[in-house]
Amino acid sequence: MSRGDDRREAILEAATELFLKHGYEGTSLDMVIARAGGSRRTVYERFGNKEGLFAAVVEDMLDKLLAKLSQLDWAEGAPQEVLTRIGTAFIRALVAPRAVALFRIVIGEVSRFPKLGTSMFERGPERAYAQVGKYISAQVDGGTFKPVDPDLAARQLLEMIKGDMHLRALLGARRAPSGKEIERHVSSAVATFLNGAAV
Amino acid sequence: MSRGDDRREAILEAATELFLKHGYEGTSLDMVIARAGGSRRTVYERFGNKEGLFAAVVEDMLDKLLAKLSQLDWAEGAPQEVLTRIGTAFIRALVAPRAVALFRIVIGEVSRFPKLGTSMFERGPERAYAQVGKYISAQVDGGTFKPVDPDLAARQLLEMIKGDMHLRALLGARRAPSGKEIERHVSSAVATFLNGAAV
DNA sequence: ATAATCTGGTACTAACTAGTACCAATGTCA
DNA sequence: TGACATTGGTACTAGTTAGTACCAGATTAT
Repeated sequence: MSRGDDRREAILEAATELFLKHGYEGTSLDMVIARAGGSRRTVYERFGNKEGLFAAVVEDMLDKLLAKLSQLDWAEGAPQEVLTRIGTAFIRALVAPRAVALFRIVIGEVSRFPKLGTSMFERGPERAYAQVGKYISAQVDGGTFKPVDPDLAARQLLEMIKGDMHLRALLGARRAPSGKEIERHVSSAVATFLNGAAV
Repeated sequence: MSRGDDRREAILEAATELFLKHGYEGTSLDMVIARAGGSRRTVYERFGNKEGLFAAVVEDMLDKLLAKLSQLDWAEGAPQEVLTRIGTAFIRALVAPRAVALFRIVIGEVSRFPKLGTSMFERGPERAYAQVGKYISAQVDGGTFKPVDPDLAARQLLEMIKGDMHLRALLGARRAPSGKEIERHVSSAVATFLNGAAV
């Protein structure tokens, strides 16, 4: 039970780094094997073929990237604080170098792997929308916010927070933003939002 | 002067369709030649090599996509009307199938062609931000808007308008939105924005 | 220790690729 | 019409790729 899992893990890790760096077509199984050690046979036994290996890599990375987002504190502080905290984590997760690299590859390979694209959206941004929507809904019920459409409001807020940072990062049109830049940016978006939504 | 240009045009058109459909690596010069007619020699004489052909295709598509955006009416109507009109054109241009396909390829090939990514951002979204910023700045000067930071406000507005539609489209996580959906979406974003920015 | 299973390494197949070379045919221009 | 440049088609080179086959050696369990 240990030998196989070790090999699987090593292959997955090597493939992850290589796919992130060179893309799907740019990564050959020879490269994966050279990095992970082992032989072609093991790869094909564990993952079926190259597509299977790629799908496994994406799934694995998604899990790891999203793990951080699921343990956020939604209770502590006023809405302004909570939304800033959540928003900061959201944008940080989106522009993290590994996340950007993953987005690039998945977007570039959407026509070959349509499911990976929808899966990525639903497990990432879509979930964030839903959670923020729930929070806003509670604020509306509690009378802290005007009676806005929670889902729409959540999307508008998060998109303002995301700003052009994500697209910029995807297109490589900028160096990674600093922590302070992110903070200022998020605060400003939350302020604009609360200006319209808070009672 | 005519024979050569004809061949160039035919090759460019064939290459455009094929790159959009199969991506950079997925398109071979044999496919381009089979579609355009002619011979390898002509391709190499006109475009140097495969990279040159790809760069030419992207430049050409960018020009054509952006041509529509540059002829908008910024004078007619109240801010609410103007911003809705501009915003609608903006989002329509972003989610148009050919634009989405182009974004996908460029994003997927950013590491191979870094310049194409930045060029795409600067000639597309960045220009829209600047133009809307100028408009907002004029409104601030005229007293129609509160004294907001025009550039920041423009970005927030356009990002709200863009919403999740672009990322969704890039990830193939949705069918193309209908005209009415877009209209409703843009109006709502403009309303939220004016709620915070208008005097 | 011995039998059964799994793995590493390598060799191989069949197919595809970008780019070069070359000649006959076609079109252009004087 | 005749000189000249351009183009089509094809063949070729050198390299790469995913996937298969196979055997000796390592690992595990009995």
